[in-house]
Amino acid sequence: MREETLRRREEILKAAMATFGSKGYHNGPLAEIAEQVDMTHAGILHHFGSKDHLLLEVLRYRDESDVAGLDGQHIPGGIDMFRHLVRTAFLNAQRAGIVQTYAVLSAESVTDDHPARAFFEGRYRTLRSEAVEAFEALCAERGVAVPASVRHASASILAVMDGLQVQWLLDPTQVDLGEASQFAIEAIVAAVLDPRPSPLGADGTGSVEQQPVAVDGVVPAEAAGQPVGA
Amino acid sequence: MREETLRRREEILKAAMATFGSKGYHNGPLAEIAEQVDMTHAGILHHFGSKDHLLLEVLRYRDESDVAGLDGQHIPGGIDMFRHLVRTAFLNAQRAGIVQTYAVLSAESVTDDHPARAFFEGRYRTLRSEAVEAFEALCAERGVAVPASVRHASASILAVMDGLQVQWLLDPTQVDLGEASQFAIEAIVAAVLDPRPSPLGADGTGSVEQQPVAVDGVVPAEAAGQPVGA
DNA sequence: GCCAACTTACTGACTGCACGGTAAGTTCTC
DNA sequence: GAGAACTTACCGTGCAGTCAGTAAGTTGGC
Repeated sequence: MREETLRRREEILKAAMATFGSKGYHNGPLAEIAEQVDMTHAGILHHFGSKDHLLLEVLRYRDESDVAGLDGQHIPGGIDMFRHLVRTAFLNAQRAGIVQTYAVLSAESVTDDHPARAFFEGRYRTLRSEAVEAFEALCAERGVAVPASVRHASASILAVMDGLQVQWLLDPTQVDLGEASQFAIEAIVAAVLDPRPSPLGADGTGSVEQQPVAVDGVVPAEAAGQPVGA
Repeated sequence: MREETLRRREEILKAAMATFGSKGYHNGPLAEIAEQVDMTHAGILHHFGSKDHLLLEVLRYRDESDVAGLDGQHIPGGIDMFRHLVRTAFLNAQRAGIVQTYAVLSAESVTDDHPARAFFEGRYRTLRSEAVEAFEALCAERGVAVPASVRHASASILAVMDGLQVQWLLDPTQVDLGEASQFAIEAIVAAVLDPRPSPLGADGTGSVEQQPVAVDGVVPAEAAGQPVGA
């Protein structure tokens, strides 16, 4: 019955994804996961030992099936990586469940002692460095020097994809996940390959601006707030 | 004692921000908030009625103090809005607590029946339309037609700020919140004001590409996974 | 200026429930 | 018959919300 067991665990992992996605990890009870696979919550603990461990297996499972989905076993490099990301964004627009799971868990993971924290830390680190490599390959191919901006660009591309997902999940009628992701990724890639002067003028830090608009005028440190976009 | 009461409630709101930020809403107990202001959790319920209500007051409070921090009472328009956003990003790099509160709560809010869902939905809607207006003003000023991309660009700018915050919270040594935000915002604004051909070639949707790299080859619908960046 | 009537700001004790984990027993499979 | 795959029953805890009581104001009448 080993084959059957594996299948059963996979069912549990999928059910867990659904529950963690719709309720978050801390607020997603084992009993709800169990119910989906016609089991008691004790049955799930029999398979996975603890809820924390189940979460980690869920994340590992996702990564595994992602890799299995790739022709080879790795994300394409160079310009194809960015094409791949755009394609993924369009694909994600039809998989709200999975997108929500990742969006919820990745943000939840920044809280104190979250069991998935190390996972997401590592995940972003890996993805960023893969993006950096893709940029480097791309620059080499075009015979241009690798600009310092590639690190910012790499983080930004992942960031914009994640951020758009949150807005899209909140209100799919107002955000086109695929198109917006494509636009932003193209804008960022273009800015790396062929930099132009800043459209904002100066350096934008405001350190020498004469008329600070907000924030700078706020005195009580903690009362400042984050005016926008945070 | 009315004055004193107001002060007390403000203390509670700040304590709640700290707790919700470090533990999330569902996982952040009233007792911990109460402790910070030397009170029992029942005392907090006396002031705010319920935990849900406290959360909404926290969010309202933040927005209020943000507006109070602005010289006038509104976010600047036109190009100044984008300068303002960049400045905010640099400022946020020194306010991890507040950043975390918003990052955690905004993502948590996409879960089922979350009490802050309507708040964030409205918040993003407002911010996006302010960004759209800023772009329109900017285009008018420069005498160029308003491109269709402004909606995508507006969502993307907010998205990249939020997404970078998550990565930065997970590992501040690897991401420079201010610089990366500035780079991405400039790239996106530039792409709106002065569009260039896509560096990715074609339309990027992959619909006509002959060699799909990943995803497309995955058969079991739910097993597909989100290859990257989700 | 004082006292009674009332309100506000709590505390402490309790209720009830949700939930993760454990232990012991049962059934099914190899 | 051994072990895997469970179930049932139970424990302990964490936590939001209720409620009665108390102490410190606040207000109004005289």
